[in-house]
Amino acid sequence: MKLNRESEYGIRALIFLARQGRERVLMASTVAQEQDLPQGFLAKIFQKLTRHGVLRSYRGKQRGYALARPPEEIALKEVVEAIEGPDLMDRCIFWSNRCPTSTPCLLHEWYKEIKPQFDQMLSQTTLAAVVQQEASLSALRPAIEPKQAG
Amino acid sequence: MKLNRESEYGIRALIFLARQGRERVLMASTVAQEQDLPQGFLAKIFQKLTRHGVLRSYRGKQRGYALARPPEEIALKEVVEAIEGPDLMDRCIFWSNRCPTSTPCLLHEWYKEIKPQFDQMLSQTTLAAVVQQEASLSALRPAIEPKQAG
DNA sequence: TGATCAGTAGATTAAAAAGGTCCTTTACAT
DNA sequence: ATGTAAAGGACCTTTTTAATCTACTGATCA
Repeated sequence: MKLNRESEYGIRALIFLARQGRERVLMASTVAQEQDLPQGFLAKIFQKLTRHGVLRSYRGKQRGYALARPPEEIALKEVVEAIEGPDLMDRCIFWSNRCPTSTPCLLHEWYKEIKPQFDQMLSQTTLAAVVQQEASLSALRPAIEPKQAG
Repeated sequence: MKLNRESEYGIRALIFLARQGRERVLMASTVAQEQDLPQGFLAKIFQKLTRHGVLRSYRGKQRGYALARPPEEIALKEVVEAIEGPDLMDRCIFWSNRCPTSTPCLLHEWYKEIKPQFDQMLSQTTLAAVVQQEASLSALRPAIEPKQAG
């Protein structure tokens, strides 16, 4: 279940986009600059998100990306599955990708009990909720520390 | 929360030792051979487990390792914390080791809700339970496939 | 119509963890 | 004392993850 940095960057970028208002179209390079993310890398992430219908891309004059739907309708699960791959939930929490159902890992039986909790959390939490949570958090945090990694 | 291969090997080896009966003293190299694990690497793991009181080491003629206590009294949590470090439970499930409480990750708030489930599972599951589970599993599995990784 | 600029996509490289070995020292029963 | 494996640290190798590069596509506008 462990997520990689792409998911972190992706969520950060989506939060940023959500804050701009749903309609606002921004170039990947702009978001990268504002959020201090590697721009080529972010471009890749945006491509995945676009392919999976989380973002919408635009070409031509008013080019860039915008949220495909309002953040209240985008579940976190969608986002992370778009980035990490559709088999994310099949990965065991204990030994990420070495746990096929045919030859399950030693703790698979116990993972099965916890898994639904995860699924539910990721399905029910929307991007809007993360935005809100993030806002209340940065309100408390001292202003000295600049942009912070997860 | 993701565990590394040391934990896998460690648990496999402990299962093996538990099956031999609690008192039986076996050398690391023997266990490595029997369970098809890299022996130098396993030696390292055994050292950690010994330091944390899961195994007991013996020197002299009857040398090697044995379980320090009966498997019914060894919680999985003890084992994995011995191997992965005492901060295991502090690691976020989402972004393993980059989530200090001072600057929590974007999903930390949601992890906090799930965390107790984990703790409970690892605390309550004993080595004996894993042995039993593993036994019932291998009884079902076709005999063709030999020693299987997690 | 062709110059431009960012999105699309895959290949490639670089950096960082993880996995595993080796070698030297220590402890202990004989 | 001696021999043996445990103990522990330094080191090397492999794998995974992160990030860059290069070439291509499509929409605008001079």
